Amino acid sequence: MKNALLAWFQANERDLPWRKTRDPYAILVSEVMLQQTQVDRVIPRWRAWLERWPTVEALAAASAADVIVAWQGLGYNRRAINLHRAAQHVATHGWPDDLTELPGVGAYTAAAVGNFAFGHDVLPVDTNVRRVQERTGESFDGSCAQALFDLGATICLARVPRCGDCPLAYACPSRGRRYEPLRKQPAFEGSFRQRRSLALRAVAAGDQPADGDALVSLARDGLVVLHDGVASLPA
DNA sequence: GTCCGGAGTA
DNA sequence: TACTCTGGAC
Repeated sequence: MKNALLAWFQANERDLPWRKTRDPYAILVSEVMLQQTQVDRVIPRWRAWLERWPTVEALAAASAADVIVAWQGLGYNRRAINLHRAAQHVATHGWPDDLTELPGVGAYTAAAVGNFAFGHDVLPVDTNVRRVQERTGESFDGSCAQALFDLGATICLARVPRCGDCPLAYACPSRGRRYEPLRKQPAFEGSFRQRRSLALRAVAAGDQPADGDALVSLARDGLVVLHDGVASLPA
């Protein structure tokens, strides 16, 4: 199966700019951005981010406020803070052997940076890779990572896989199956998440939001600081 | 297990 | 309008 996968990948690889670098910082930024957002939206944001902060030292020297503002619209604002803190850790101590020591870096992201930047033969298992492995019953090694990403993103889709176009269908026991959605999420409209988002945007714009609960929650995550009830972005 | 954003899509 | 989509922290 591995050979069929890699042959397909050679002919169908997506053109993603972070695949052209081995800089662990640039790759980490791409992985953190991609943890929540579609590839097409991330590409311009990733380019702009690296233009503004080309190195891990540059990001470490930025203010948290600038990082939060630059992250606007990418979602999950805690990740921006974690990325900033991770950069400060690396700028001070260098890259740790165990990348999960960095805030916001778990098993998946550590494996991705370890493989793509440091050349370790580890397979970063994200939801796409897990799905392909479960459906095919095959265990792939680290050299298949990018191929599995692309297969999972374009062919082996979560609910209605395109088995007719799949290079692994000939040997796949799940060929032709369809699946129920795995998670359900409450509506964003009217949610506390939305209130947090609105409050943070207001603070970033220099306003004082009236939503105290949202501000307290943001302060717990280090996204705002409260002094005598006055909210501002962290320095 | 729950929480976390918000744009794209049907 | 309602629903889809992530990995990590807790």
